[in-house]
Amino acid sequence: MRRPRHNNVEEVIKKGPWASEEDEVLRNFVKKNGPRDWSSIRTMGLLPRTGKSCRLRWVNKLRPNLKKGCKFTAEEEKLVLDLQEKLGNKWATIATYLSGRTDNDVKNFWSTRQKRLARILKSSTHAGTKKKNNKGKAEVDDEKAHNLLDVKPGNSRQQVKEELQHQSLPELGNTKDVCASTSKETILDFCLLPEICHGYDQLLEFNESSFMDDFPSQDILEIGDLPDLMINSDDLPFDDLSACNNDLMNNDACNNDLMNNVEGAYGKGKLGSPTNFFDDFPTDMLDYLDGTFGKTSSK
DNA sequence: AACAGGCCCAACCGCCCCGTG
DNA sequence: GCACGGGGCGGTTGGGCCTGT
Repeated sequence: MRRPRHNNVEEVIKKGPWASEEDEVLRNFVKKNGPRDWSSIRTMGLLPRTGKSCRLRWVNKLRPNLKKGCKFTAEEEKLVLDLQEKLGNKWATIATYLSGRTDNDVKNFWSTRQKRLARILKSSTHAGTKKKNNKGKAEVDDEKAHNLLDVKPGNSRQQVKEELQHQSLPELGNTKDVCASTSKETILDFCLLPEICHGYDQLLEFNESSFMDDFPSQDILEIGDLPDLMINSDDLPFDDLSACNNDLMNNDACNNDLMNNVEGAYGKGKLGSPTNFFDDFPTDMLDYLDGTFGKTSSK
């Protein structure tokens, strides 16, 4: 707080929140001198603030044409994600592409998002375990559905497909909402992979507020989403992700559509990367995931 | 109503670069 | 060439607010 001046007279350097009077002084200084020579604000005795502090205040709060108090739009979010991928954490550079946003804004947006992603991934990892340890009535009632779809990795794809084709999906008790939120064709394709079959079996255990329940409509629940999520979920018993992914890659006869969707959504060769899966998620999608997995996490 | 946890954001810190004497 | 100070930038922190339990 205190720092000796050259003439041995101690000068108090103020820190912390800025008062409106200080803002006014800073505005007047910039009006007169331009946004430069920040340290002279202190040496001239105008404000007991460091040049750095003055500059930061001007750049982040007082500069004209700043967007204040409004969240990032979807377009801005996408731009930040794209630019971050290309440029890395060059927040100042990224901010130049967003009018009215500062590097601090971009940085805060990004770090909040990263924290949120980390929390969602952590929650989703433990969601299944917590559910299992906490079986409620609805889950017990869903026993029939479990039996019907108790497809284990050992089952052949054809067996699975035939089994499912003979089932009336709306009969699946509490899971009918889950099934209704996507098409039967999607589920059939989705179940072509034994690993995913097992994943779906586990997915059904989220029968109250499952991942799938909270998707608002089928058009959001693209076929590519589920396999990718399943394959990448630590919650699921996949011993060998690469084998699983190779399996997906090689099953061209059955999975052309699936692959097209997956690659269309996430790019070729991006399977098996949990971060890739979430990288392009807009905030509203994170809200859905957060609302779903977040519910299962302890608070 | 009280509390806990998360979000948002302003501000500081530390490092680096660059200009200047 | 070197030291020093200012400015720029990314990382981090802390506090207020909001929301869910």
